[in-house]
Amino acid sequence: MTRIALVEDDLYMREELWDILAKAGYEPLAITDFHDVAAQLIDLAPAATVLDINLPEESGFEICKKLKSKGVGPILVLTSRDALADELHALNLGADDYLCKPCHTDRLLARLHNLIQRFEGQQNLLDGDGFHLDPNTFTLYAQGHSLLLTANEGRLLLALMELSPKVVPQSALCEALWGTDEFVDENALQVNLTRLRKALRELDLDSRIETVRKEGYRLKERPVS
Amino acid sequence: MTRIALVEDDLYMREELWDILAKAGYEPLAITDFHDVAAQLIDLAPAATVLDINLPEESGFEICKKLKSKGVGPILVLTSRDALADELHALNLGADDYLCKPCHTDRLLARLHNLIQRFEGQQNLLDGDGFHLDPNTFTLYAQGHSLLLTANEGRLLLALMELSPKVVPQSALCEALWGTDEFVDENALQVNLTRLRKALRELDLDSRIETVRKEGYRLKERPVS
DNA sequence: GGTTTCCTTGCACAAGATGTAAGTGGCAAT
DNA sequence: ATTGCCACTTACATCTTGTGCAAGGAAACC
Repeated sequence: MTRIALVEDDLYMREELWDILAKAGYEPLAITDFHDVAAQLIDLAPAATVLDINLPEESGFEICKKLKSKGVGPILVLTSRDALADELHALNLGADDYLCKPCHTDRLLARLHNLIQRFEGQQNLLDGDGFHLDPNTFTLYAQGHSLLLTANEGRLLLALMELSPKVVPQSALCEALWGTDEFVDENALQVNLTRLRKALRELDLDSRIETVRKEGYRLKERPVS
Repeated sequence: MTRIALVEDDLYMREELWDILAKAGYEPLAITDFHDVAAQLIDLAPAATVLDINLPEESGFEICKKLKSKGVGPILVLTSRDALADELHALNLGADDYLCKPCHTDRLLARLHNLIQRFEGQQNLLDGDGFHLDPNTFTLYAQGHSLLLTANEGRLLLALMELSPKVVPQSALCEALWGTDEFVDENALQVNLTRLRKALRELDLDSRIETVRKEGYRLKERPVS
């Protein structure tokens, strides 16, 4: 059965949504603890998530952004405010669709169904803000092209993406490559970084990796261009 | 420059949209001949299509459906009627998003941008009825998993997909593998087929390849389950 | 059962990925 | 400017993986 995660703090609204989804043949999974929602959703791995913006602990925007870099399924953002600004903000953060509540049941279901359909086949791609990476095969997608990374290149990029846009220390990268930060060969890491950069250059993405002297490397956010 | 196709018969509206897109840095491509719009769009291969529903020759719904079976990029449906029925209909036909005009410029642009973003990672995936194949890197997606095929495995599967569900003769497969059907080594082909089947088995897809004795091989359609 | 056609397995060779080592370039503090 | 440190690049040896070949086994058709 297709599982849909429900992130909504208002009890009444949540139960109504739950009913709607259940009647439509889905398996609704309601979040009730609004601490670290992102981690819970990653665990649940739902086919789609219905996400409210007004939440007690953390803004839905924050959650949305976190999820998108973790490769958790499509997100439908729900809000009571009919504000264009909210909609734009949500879409910019990678939300896949946006609806204002109260909304028509059929519309919600149609949008959800559509989202899930579209997401099949792209299921495990991580969003890297301007490119996508399959964390399993290390296939890289950008600008309509695709390209295979080697295992080392992929592991490096993955480690950078996980903390992006923060600086990732060499030790963490070594761990990503060889599973340990002991006996690290500084040079071997640099060689692998050079190779990753060369690969990224083919898709004009190499400028996204920045060296922070004495500290590590970081994957910058996409320039606003 | 990112090209956006524009399918809108009202001259005034069309020019306004054209301006909006151009100012936003896109390259708008306006359709002016509403005969066989689908074929024109396939030729243009835009990054996205803005499609009006009310068209002189053919309903936008029809066009939408045609396009979706050809794998042409994301479609944003535009209509002047604020009818829920239209929206549901469009989404069911595979439209990727829906807006009512007149709509706010920023909203249109945000939705478009979002669509294109999302489609980037999925752009060159071929639909194999139950799985997806990246014809460039030979990454195979099915059931939420992904898997790398080797060059030979990929070329074979691609050749099978192109003619599916018809039988593909050995000579055609040899050509796909080695660029010529002369000097074919029957056995080498069989070895490669064995290897492809073994790879497909990991995703429960191996039963889709059928041997047709004395004729060739064929990729069957997905069983109705 | 015999024959044909297709499938599988092991092996050798070639191509690609990875670590090592040596040499180059650039930044910063004095 | 000079010096020293840190980061980058390149070439090469080693190892892993993909590929074709050959031989033997299994299945279909008569």
